[in-house]
Amino acid sequence: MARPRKPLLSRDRIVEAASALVDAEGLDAVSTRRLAAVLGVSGPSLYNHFRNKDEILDAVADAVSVQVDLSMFEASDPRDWRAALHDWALSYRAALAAHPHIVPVLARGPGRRPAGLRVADAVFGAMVGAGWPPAQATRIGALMRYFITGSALGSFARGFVDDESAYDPADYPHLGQAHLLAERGREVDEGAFETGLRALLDGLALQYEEYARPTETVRRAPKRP
Amino acid sequence: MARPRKPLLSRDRIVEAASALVDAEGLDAVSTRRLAAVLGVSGPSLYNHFRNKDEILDAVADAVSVQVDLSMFEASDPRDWRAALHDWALSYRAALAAHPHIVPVLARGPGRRPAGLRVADAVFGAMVGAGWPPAQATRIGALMRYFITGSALGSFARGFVDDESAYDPADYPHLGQAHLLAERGREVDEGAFETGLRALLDGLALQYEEYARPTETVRRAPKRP
DNA sequence: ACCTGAACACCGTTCAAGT
DNA sequence: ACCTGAACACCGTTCAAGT
Repeated sequence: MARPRKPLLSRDRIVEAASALVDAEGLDAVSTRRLAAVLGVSGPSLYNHFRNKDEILDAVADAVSVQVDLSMFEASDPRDWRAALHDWALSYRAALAAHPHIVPVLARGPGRRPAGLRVADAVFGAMVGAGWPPAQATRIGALMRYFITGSALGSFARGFVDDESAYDPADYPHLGQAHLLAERGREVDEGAFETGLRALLDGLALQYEEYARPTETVRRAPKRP
Repeated sequence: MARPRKPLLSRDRIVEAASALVDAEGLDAVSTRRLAAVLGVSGPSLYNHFRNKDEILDAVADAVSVQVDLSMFEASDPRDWRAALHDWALSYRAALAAHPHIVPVLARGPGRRPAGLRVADAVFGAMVGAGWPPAQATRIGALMRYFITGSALGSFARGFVDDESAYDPADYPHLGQAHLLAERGREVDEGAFETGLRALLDGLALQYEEYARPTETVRRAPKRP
């Protein structure tokens, strides 16, 4: 065939097909040859549009970051950083849950992925706008990402196996029902995420008061709304 | 050569060599052929000791979990769950930091890895012993792992690139100094981890009080977003 | 039981050749 | 510019054959 008058491929078409393949069969199922076959071309054709396979997977990951809602950070009241962080965390988690197989790529950090950077930028900007010192704002963006991607990657339940024989009670006296965890999978995951997110936000709120009232001698109890 | 009178290989020797290879050159550097070459045997020999490559990497990951200190959970005072959790988190992080390339395997959860399960068991048992309801103890084990492995995997700083051109200020108004982050890598990582760990423990302490005083009149802690 | 070489069905990537 | 087939240097894993 050689060169067609209208390109058969585009970055978008490649990313779309790769995303579908990742979602359907996982990261390992994506080889340049298989991906090319799905697109009706030969393997090397992909290299006209991406430098290598990693760049394709980065683009797939970034397409997920695009789905993360950031509108809460443009809220009128910058004081409401807690609510914004909370809503953003849920949106982030939902985006990852919809494409669990690409999470390992996302969990490594934004790298040069534009949408990933946009997310980091929005969080940092909103926290600074809310009165957090820049150094703390950086940390908050990082630690929230740690928690959210960590939870998406290694959900506690999927981490156990649905097979009682794997857990000899003599070895693990407290894990008697561990094999049941696989069953209660989603339940445990969501519970752990909720509990962790609340703890994180509660804890940050305590720290915020230290920064918001740095001159005060004695720390007051938080005021009740 | 065929079968030697004394085995050339053992699971331990294989794991040791694989660990060294992972540490020195990363996960991708480990192929069955290369690993076998390091050990002075041919590739297929490994299959006499492990069912497949994944099992080898699981064993490498488990060797890291063995390094995690759990002695703090045997402390005399079970009330001191907070201090124990804190010290354990530091020990866990240190173990991961010493072998960063294997973290992606560890972050997926304990699976059937004995040492990984021992860790989960110790945390769960200690939290129940400290008075947490079992359901909450499960969640705490999970969420702590989310945070710790998430932080080890996707350290904020390594996630950025040391190249100013990657961050056009028009696109990311708040990330003007993002390229400096790579430089300040360890600093940011450790700060984010510290801040996050403190927030997590502070937040859990608040929740603990809810459970420790369950008979208190109907007034529950205000549910926040 | 434990190692070997040969073999199978794959990989990611490069490159000259075609239009 | 964009696709092709051929080629290179690899993979993980199976298996019959050797001792």
